[in-house]
Amino acid sequence: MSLIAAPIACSKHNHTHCISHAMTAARQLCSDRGVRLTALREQVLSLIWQSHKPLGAYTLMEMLALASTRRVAPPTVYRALEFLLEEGLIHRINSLNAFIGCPSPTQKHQSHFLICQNCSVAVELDSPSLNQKLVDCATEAGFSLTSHSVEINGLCALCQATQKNGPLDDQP
Amino acid sequence: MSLIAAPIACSKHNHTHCISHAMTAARQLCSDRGVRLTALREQVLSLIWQSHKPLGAYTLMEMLALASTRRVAPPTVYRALEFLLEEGLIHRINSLNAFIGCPSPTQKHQSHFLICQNCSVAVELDSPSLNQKLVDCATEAGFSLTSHSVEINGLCALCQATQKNGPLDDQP
DNA sequence: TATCGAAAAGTTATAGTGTAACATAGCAGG
DNA sequence: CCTGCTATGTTACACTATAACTTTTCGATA
Repeated sequence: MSLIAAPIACSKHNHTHCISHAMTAARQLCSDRGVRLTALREQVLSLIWQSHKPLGAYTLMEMLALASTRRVAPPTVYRALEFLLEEGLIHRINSLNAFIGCPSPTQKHQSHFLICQNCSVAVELDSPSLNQKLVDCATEAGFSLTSHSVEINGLCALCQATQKNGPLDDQP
Repeated sequence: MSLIAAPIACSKHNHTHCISHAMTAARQLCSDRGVRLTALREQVLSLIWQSHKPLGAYTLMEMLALASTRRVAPPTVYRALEFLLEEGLIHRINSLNAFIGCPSPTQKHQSHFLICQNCSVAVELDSPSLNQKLVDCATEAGFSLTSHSVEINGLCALCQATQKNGPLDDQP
């Protein structure tokens, strides 16, 4: 058993709290900024927050279709995603073509993630020293920096503990 | 004018050297490993090395089609790319769905890039301290690490110097 | 409150990226 | 030369994303 404190996303936790916190924060943030968190956008955001696993646009589309009776076309979900991305409420995981909720949308930051290859959980990093390192690397090469993404693949603490055939779907 | 030494890729340079060096290294490496750098694979690699800008699979497909008379289907280029990726001769830039030659394929490493938003040049980073930082971040979160990618977007030194309407195609 | 304009969502079609599955060709070792 | 494996050709299709246009919704204002 590891003594390292695993991120919440990788632990058994009351995920209802994650969702409600995210939705409350989102409503507040949009209100403050004077942008509209419409029913659709809110629905997409809450669907993304159903787990700590990145979801693809087409998966979200299916979930939307199931929730409502009418069919849902790609632009519908992509526009909602575009809005949520712009407001920093979600991030895009490039290596997965997938989207995940941002736990701290009020502070502007880049997309830095740890991704578990077994259970798919993605944990957002918030490391000032990593950020600084990236800035330094850019500066050393004479680059001005506008954005960056870090995607680290591995096994989360839980999946390491249960090794091979671990809980692929046991955690949110 | 910047006093920082810009990477070769961002400077005027004799790109023939880059290509020949890369191709020689690739042949040597494949020979050493007992894997086959077939004509097609070599052609794809050399096409990728025509510039320091990442190329998409379909762009490569068109280039292949132009070079030979027969038509070229997606699996042809994707299989060559898969081989080159496995051997570490190229890297994939996830945020661009594109591929770029690796300047140091003999040493195993991850995909870390600076990407110029103006001229598209991608410069590979080789920073032990950045690597260490990423390992540390993973460890702190209880993750075991198997791979990682870093993609930094910004402006290369040359494009900063020439600002807005800089040389979009002036450099290899 | 009726209307009007802008923003959002619906709709249709299509572009761009990537892979599955099977057939053929080419090369290495017996 | 055969035989088996690796590589490539071929067809079809799955997945991801966007363009372009229409309709709806919402809120500000007359």
